[in-house]
Amino acid sequence: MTTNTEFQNVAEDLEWRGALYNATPGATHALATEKITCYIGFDPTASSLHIGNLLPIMGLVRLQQYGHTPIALVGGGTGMIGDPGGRSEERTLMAIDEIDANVAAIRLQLEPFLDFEAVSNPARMVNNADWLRQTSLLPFLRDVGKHFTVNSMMGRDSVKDRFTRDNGISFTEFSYQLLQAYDFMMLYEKYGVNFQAGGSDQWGNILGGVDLIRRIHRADSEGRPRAHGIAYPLVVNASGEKFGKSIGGAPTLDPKQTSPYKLYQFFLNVADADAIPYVKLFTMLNQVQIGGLAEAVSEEPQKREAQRALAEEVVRTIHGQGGLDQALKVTRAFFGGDISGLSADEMEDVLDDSSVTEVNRDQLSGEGIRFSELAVSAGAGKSGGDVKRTIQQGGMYLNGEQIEDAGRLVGVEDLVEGRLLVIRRGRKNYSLVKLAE
RNA sequence: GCAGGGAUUGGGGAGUGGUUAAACCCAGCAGACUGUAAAUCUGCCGCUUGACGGCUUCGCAGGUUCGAAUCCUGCUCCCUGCACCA
Repeated sequence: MTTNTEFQNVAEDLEWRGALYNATPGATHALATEKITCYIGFDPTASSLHIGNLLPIMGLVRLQQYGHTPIALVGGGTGMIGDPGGRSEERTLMAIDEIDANVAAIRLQLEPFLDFEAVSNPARMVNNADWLRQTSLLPFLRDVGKHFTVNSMMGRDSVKDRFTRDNGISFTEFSYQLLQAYDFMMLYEKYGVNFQAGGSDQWGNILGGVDLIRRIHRADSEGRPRAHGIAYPLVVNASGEKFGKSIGGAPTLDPKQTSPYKLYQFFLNVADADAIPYVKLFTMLNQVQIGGLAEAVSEEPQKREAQRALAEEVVRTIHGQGGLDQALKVTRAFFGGDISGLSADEMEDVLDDSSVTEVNRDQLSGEGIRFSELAVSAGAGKSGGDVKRTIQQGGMYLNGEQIEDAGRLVGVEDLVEGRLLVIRRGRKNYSLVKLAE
């Protein structure tokens, strides 16, 4: 991690990186002149964070880097309701067990980013289930609900288009904005949290909290607001698509779901036009280093130095040096054209669970199994026909060798080190078949 | 509740009795070209077959017909008016 000494304060830094989309009046001044405590919420809607969460996470990291105190809030309480933002349909409620499991998984993923031992500004992790699950309805309506008009709540972009839809929006989801505002106030009261950050889609919710704190706690003695909010931009690529869009959903931070290798590849394949903006947003590299990369991109784009730096930094941050080494090793093997450089163990380690399947020994013994059948069960194709077509087009490989006949029989003698089969579809899609023990 | 409109292959959207596994666009997949890029080009894109072909599809269930995504009946869901309720 590079120490950044180029900026006077985090606001300037964020601004330079294009990471500041919106801020309440006085927010940047406060960031520059005070030590603040800022929180960001993470929804436990899935068992892993994904790269769409990277920008908010890096936001906390940068705040801490400049001496502010970061708080990561996991939404064990709000997750029981669900944020209606950006959805066209009512959510299905999640089981509490599932929410709690997700909360636990997400906490673990957040930990490596933040310093919980810092002397003056240690990070902290909180779960809004701690207060929301024991909040009583009547006091909540009297104390919190009274400060919101339905009129303004209905004006929120996050719910507006739901009014015109048939399925409408339930009262439950509609109340979400109150809960998030209440969270901010609770954090303000319990931990002195006076900042909330979030994606631009959270801006309305952030302002809701700022307003609630102002209504209940008034301005400070000098007439300045007690609470502020800042928003990060929605990250889109040069083609205007939302960042992270890829087949099978956004890459996750969980190595079981998205191997370090896949994550590395995702960032390595970023378009030239996106590389520098992403480096600014997602890495701790400083102005000078990024300037150098920008130059490299314009002069020798084919070297993809910026993409390389981006992929390396991100993978190292998320999966550590070990994860990065592994990703690099596999990348060299797979794209160096020779997978024989990898041991069976390494191949197994490197691919995420979704691309590993098992076969029984008796399926391979005797005549063996038809390649097309094997490929389908390994997830390398949708159907036998799909596999055959791909073979006709020259896009299927077994252990690095191009397959020409869908009916080619695969037997025990094809196993690498007696226990693995490597199927490749196209240039970069690998599936692994293990022999079940 | 009444009247009108609609439900087609991942999405959009043609198709109103046979030549339709179903135009076209997008997405997706493979190949060529490249920088593991973009753009472009080629092929594919229901299941199956080496191929001819076979099979299953057009909200659901029946029916008419030699033959239906296309016609009829019932059902389900959605949209739009009106009414009812306020």
